[in-house]
Amino acid sequence: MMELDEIDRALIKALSKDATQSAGALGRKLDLSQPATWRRIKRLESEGILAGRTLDLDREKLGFGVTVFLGVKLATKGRVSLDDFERAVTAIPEVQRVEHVLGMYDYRLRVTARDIADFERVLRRRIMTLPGVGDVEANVLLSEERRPGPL
Amino acid sequence: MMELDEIDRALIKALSKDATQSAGALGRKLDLSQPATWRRIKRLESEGILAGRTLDLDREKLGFGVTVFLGVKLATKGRVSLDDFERAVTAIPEVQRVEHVLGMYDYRLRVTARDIADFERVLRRRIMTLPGVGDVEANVLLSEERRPGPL
DNA sequence: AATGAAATGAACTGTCA
DNA sequence: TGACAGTTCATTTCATT
Repeated sequence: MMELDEIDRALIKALSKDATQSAGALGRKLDLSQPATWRRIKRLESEGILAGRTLDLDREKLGFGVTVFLGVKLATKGRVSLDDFERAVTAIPEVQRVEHVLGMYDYRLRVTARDIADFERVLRRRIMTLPGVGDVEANVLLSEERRPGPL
Repeated sequence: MMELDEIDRALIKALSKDATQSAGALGRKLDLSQPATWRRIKRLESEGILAGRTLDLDREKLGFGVTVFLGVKLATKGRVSLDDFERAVTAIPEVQRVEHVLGMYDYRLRVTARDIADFERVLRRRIMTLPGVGDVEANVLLSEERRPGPL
């Protein structure tokens, strides 16, 4: 029901490089007709393997030049505490990503701000006032690279 | 030269929710003709604000159910050490993201593996043998949520 | 300078064999 | 799966504001 053949894998690999390619262009690379390629894409989407396409924004050009990763330790960790924290943190617009993790921290947040002064405002007024927050650790992003990942 | 008006912002916001929408569909939401919408998208792309579209893969359905974040401290931090480390780490297929950061760690890596046993193999054979690696700290991903971010 | 209308070509999407 | 056909979309041209 969810077995992938060689062609599916090549399709995903090609789409990972450029998600805007048409079914026809992909088909030419894979020696497949356009409808056949299109049907494979639709099948992978309906199976949930292809979960969609995300817009890549250059946040620096939009005036958000500072990205900071925050490791957050909660002071209290009951179920209610986790729910409360998650509900409050997802309401902060500057929080781009909320990762619930196991290890030295309970949550890892990706926060974007216009500059360091703006980040300090977010940290003091928004993050440190979240319910149940204990220790917070920060890492400022210098540069990042995305890789296609295994397959 | 790179000023955005209300319509541009609404366009980016709408595309952030679903990056697969056509220019016609977007135009109907924004009360704009299809060519006008299309031209705005192209302009935002040529200015680099819209940097592309990334495929969202359900890695769990692809058999990669384990995601771990690694904080890496380098033992030596000269320019050559950073270059060597980055070159070696980007060659590991299981490494999905390499973030160069300032703070408690020098690098943060997002690593994906089939299971915990597979992750241990990657950690021992690939990560711990990277040039210049000092301390390594791990956080296992339980769940994550992406947010559109400010604008 | 940016828009909308119209026109063209390419891509998508369903049907049939 | 491929071939076909109808529909929608992307892209250019042009006249208008």
